[in-house]
Amino acid sequence: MVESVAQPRPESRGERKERTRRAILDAALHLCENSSLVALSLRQVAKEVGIVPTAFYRHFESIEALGLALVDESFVSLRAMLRDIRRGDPSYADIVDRSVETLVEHVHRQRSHFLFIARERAAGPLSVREAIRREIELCEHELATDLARLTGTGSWSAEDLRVLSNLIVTAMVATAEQIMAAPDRPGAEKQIVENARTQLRMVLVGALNWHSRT
Amino acid sequence: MVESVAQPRPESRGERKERTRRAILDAALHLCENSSLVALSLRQVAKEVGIVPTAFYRHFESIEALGLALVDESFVSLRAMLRDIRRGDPSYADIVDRSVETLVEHVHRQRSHFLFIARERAAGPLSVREAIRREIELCEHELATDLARLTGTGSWSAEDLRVLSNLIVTAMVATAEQIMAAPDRPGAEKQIVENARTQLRMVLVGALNWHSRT
DNA sequence: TGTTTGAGTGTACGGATGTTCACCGACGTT
DNA sequence: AACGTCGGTGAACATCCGTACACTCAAACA
Repeated sequence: MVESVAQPRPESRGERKERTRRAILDAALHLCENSSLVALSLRQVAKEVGIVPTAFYRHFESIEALGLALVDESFVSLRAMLRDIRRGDPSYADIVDRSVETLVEHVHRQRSHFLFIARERAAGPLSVREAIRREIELCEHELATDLARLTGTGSWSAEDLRVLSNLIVTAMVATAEQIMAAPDRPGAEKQIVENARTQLRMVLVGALNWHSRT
Repeated sequence: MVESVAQPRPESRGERKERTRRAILDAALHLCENSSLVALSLRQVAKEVGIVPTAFYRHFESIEALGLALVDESFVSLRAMLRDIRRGDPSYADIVDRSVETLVEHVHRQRSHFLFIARERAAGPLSVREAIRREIELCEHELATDLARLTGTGSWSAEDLRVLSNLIVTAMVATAEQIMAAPDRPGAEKQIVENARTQLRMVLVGALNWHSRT
């Protein structure tokens, strides 16, 4: 009967290491929520994880390197969101509603990641800020490509598409920030979401009546 | 002949205190530029100013209180900018160009203040973040009032005016952030400014073709 | 005139921080 | 069975941190 109990299969060396690494990432994400990477100490992270401070170096050479790893990880979440938004018929008129809805859902599901990006984008170490900016620019570029497909090869210059993408991404980032900062009062978020929809529609109305200067 | 030399009029007690206070604010602003309030120590500030750490308490009860003072001060700069933008005939067609131009000028002239707001807006202590958000909302409200005057009592609901203001302010904040993060390569800023103009025009085209749902 | 006030000083403390070093001991390999 | 690898340990360090306390001494005031 003894062998019928759940056998926790002894972890391999690599598995153990990966588990600790994850714990460090999670701890950092959690400890950052009310401050910033630049105010996060190696010892706090170690204590939260339950390891001795020096063990931290077995996984990252500095807090800044940890930050870069968190950027990579966070943008995996963000790209998953973009894939979700892109999925489905992109030419439908309810594209605005669906996009905003998807944004809200992902912000809630990956709150820590979005919080991290929103904070460190402005306040992180230089290398982290640069990494985030680069990733966001990538998102804008992808959005521009999508928009090009949507509008066909109409009266839009590539340049204007990029500018429009930048505007939309900026507005969506701001919406995400508002949602995360919103008090728990249920009405507040409803309002933010409704505003985001209206803004996207306004921008779309502008886009439809826009003519790029040739 | 002695009395002909510049007589530095012995500072009064209050003047001396104010001078030290200013020095503290400036030092904090300067030390924050590459990190954040939450990573700023009382001792760093004191050392930079040239006073002993405990003397700090004669002026502020904590770094957080210092931060709130900096928010007030920074928004004096920002409101000065808004006044500049509003000045002059508001109905002219070059309102976009003039607004962006004024923004750029003020961002350069009060770089530290704008940097401070952009950073602490996302990463500062809770009370600082709240103070900044409140001030920005005030700006949005003022803009909405201006827009109402511009459009007359046309097809715009008060609600939509607020949403439009929010979008415009968000885009301008993002532009300010881009300018401050821009490399010194001269072309980069030109590009950002041009993009900002285009975005404002796009939004305006959207606004002109917008009809609020009654 | 003498007295009070208050910005700035100097010392001292308990605790947190990053980093070093030598060490352990279980896993994986030979 | 013997050995090397490597994630984690524990003590030690120099330095920074916020804050308490007793102090000076010139301006402000009576």
